[in-house]
Amino acid sequence: MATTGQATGGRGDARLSEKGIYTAALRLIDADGVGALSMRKLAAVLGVNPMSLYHHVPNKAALLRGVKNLVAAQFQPQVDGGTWQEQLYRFASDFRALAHRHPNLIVHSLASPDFIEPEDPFWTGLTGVLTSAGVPATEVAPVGAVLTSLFSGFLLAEMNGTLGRLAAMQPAPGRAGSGAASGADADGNGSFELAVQTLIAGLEAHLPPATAR
Amino acid sequence: MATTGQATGGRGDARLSEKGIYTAALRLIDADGVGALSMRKLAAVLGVNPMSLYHHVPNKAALLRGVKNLVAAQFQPQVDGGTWQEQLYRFASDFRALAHRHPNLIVHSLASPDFIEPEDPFWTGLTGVLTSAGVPATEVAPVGAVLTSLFSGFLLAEMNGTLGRLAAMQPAPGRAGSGAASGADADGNGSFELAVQTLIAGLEAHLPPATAR
DNA sequence: ACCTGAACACCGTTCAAGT
DNA sequence: ACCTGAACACCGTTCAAGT
Repeated sequence: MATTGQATGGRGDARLSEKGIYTAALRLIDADGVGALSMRKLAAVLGVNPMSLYHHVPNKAALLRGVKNLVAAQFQPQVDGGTWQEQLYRFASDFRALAHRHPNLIVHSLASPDFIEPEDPFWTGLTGVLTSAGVPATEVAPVGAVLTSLFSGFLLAEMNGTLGRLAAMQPAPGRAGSGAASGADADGNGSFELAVQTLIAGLEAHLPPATAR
Repeated sequence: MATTGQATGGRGDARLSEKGIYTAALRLIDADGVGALSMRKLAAVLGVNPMSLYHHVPNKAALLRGVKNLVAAQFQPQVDGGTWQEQLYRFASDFRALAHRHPNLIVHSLASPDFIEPEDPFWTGLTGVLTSAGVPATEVAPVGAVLTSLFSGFLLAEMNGTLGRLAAMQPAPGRAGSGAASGADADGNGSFELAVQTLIAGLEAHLPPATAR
């Protein structure tokens, strides 16, 4: 017991692999946030000299990108049956479930410029839904970009606590924040419903009138 | 010429004030981003020993909060005439204009948990618009929270370049990204319109049917 | 009261040396 | 090929000392 992190055997035998580094880093991020991840701490957890990491990962930015890709690969959205509205709802639900699994990583990734890449199942899935909704081919990317940015903001605010804090604010300066009064939206599910219904309503309004199907 | 930053006189005479520190920090952030701001660099720009800053600001987190409040105070939304839809549109436009003035700071602030505070003109302005739209008093805060999170995501993605990058993606893997093809939305104004219309449509759908006025 | 130098406990990363 | 120790150029922050 009290082993040096995930080291399979003793200490000093360094079995370093790119994927092993990423998963160890992800565990640190899940536990303490991206801010608490350092090359030196990661090396300590792996029972290895800090410099050894640089033989498998060029630098810290690449490390974070690798971790991000590790969890991005887990995202396999199920968008099949139903109307495009139902598909979009399921798509958003799946993404939100992934975010809840690794909130610290998601908070960091959503705020950084290169979170979504063209090959990500996220982007291919979303463009598929938009196409089936009747969005013209030339508009799929710009419309998808706007919907992505809006929904990312929702997830970011939910993960870092901003959403809950704002939702609990009292409009009048009368009695100061008494917390969750009227059986409010403690788990954020109501906020999620409203956010997704907003995106759907916006897309419906943007589509040519006859395409409701 | 070639003075030590903004030092009014020579060097060594340290005229430090809380506001002077914040404005100097804001200039550094505007120039190089929050990541490039350090207590030591800030002190160098002010022509002062790094430790002197700690007599006016408790730590770096408080420094960033002070800078944020400095620009948050600049936000004076003009929400008067017109329908609530027009008010919401103007409100979003004003906020976006502020974000364009200090993109580096906004990117950092939108991603951090304590950007918006109850007394901020941002929150009071938004809740005012929602009330005039007919949102019941108990729903103003939760609805405002969702709209804020969605719109923050749009601004964040616009500021850090994600929006433009996604919008330029080609849906089919045919010919790789040829850049702005069909006179696209280079300045993001079209994306902004779509984002705000989406928020308005979502709010309209959420309101009780007769409240369109 | 305010400023400062030295110091502590960290960072990411390079490089020459080991095996 | 992979690992390592020493070193460089940074951080934020504490503390005792100066004026």
